[in-house]
Amino acid sequence: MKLTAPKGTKDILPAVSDLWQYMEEKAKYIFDKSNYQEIRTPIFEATELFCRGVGDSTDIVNKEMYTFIQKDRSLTLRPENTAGVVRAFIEHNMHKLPNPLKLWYKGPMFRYERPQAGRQRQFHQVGVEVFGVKEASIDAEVIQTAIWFLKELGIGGLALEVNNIGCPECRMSHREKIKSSVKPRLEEFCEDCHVRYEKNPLRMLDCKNPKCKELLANEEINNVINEDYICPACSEHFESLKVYLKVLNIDFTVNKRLVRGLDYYNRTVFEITSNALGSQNAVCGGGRYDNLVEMLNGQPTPAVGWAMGMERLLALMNVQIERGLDVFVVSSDTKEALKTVDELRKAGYIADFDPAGKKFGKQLEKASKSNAKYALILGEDEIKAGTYSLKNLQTSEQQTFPKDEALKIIAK
RNA sequence: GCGAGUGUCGCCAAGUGGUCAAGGCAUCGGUUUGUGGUACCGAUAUGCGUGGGUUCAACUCCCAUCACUCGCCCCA
Repeated sequence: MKLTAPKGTKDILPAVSDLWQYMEEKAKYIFDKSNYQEIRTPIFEATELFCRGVGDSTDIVNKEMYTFIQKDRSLTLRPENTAGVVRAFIEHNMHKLPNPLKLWYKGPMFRYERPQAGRQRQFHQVGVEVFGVKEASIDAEVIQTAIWFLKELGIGGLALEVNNIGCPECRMSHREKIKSSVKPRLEEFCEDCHVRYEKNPLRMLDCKNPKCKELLANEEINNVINEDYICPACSEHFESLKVYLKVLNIDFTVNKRLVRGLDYYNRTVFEITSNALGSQNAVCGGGRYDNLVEMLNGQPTPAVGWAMGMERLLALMNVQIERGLDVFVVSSDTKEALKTVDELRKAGYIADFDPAGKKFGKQLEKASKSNAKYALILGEDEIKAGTYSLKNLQTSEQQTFPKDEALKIIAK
């Protein structure tokens, strides 16, 4: 039987690993400059964390988790990382650390779904979580960090949508209003919407079913949706976010139907989409989750964050990475070659040689194909004289130098 | 969970019932045993995802199965 990687997983092969590293280096650069610290949490957690953290009514918890029982404990491969970071925040009393606490992470996530373009069962996310600030200025900063990162990767054609879904209190009354406005024609909505009606009526607003869309376009229902239902405090928060975004010159549109599929969000939610991705067009999603820490039995702490799908970022990046050696050692004497390569590497050069000890011509061919700047020729003559001959593989010029002088030339 | 499409060498592929399964890239060897990248010559699929069936004959037709891809739902 042929062994293959499980459905929805992918090997990251050498052909793309340079790109991954490039992306990760950019992320680290930006997070360092923005005073974020990295956190690494386990790849699996107690199942209960996700049920309580992500939410019982979400698709993620209901049908997408990789859950297994080990010695009577139910464990789950993390489908997202906010719940895990919050768990660590609480467990390690991080509310006592200097405020605000700005964290970033990257790593694999797991969701049991049918794979398609821009969606895998094991995929990677990079994200941030900021704890301890309730002001909208941090929402804006967090969004700005996301946009900076995307720009730094050379990704264009993106659109930012923001919304404020209110706090638990004002959302409750909005829920009821939506339910009552939808109720007369509830029978006509799709099956999923019937479930949403009971569990999370806000989710009905972004149903993709054409019939449901049509029903929602109904004037009366539409009025309820567009009505400014959020309370004065939430409204003020939203207004100041908009001001901060304008100060930062960030373009955005307000989308009142943006609700997002994770239960923990409140107030600010946002999404960055690309028109170049196919149907899974979200590159970045995030928002505020002021109640999650408390819900998981921590000290009440406001928080905001986002996550990006790294595979999707990679699909949008248009970066060529040149890889080449500084020097390739060509020698008829494998012992000398081995020793010389070791010295060159420790002196800071990217160096290699032909371990198979092929014929001179073949070694030079290897040097050329390895995209090396120089071939360092170390034949009998050079060994005797204690010199290196350097051949510039672009210009074909070749000259013999004392060893230390040769090193200086390579460095140029 | 539902719907559609595709599976021929490491990669890209032609062949669509009848000699040896084109070609290109890559790889390896040689021309050239101390001078490469170009050029030329040569090598590389007892097999066309897998298992059945139809036929004198199957990569080509039929059935099943598996894998992958795309879409729905949902998300990053």
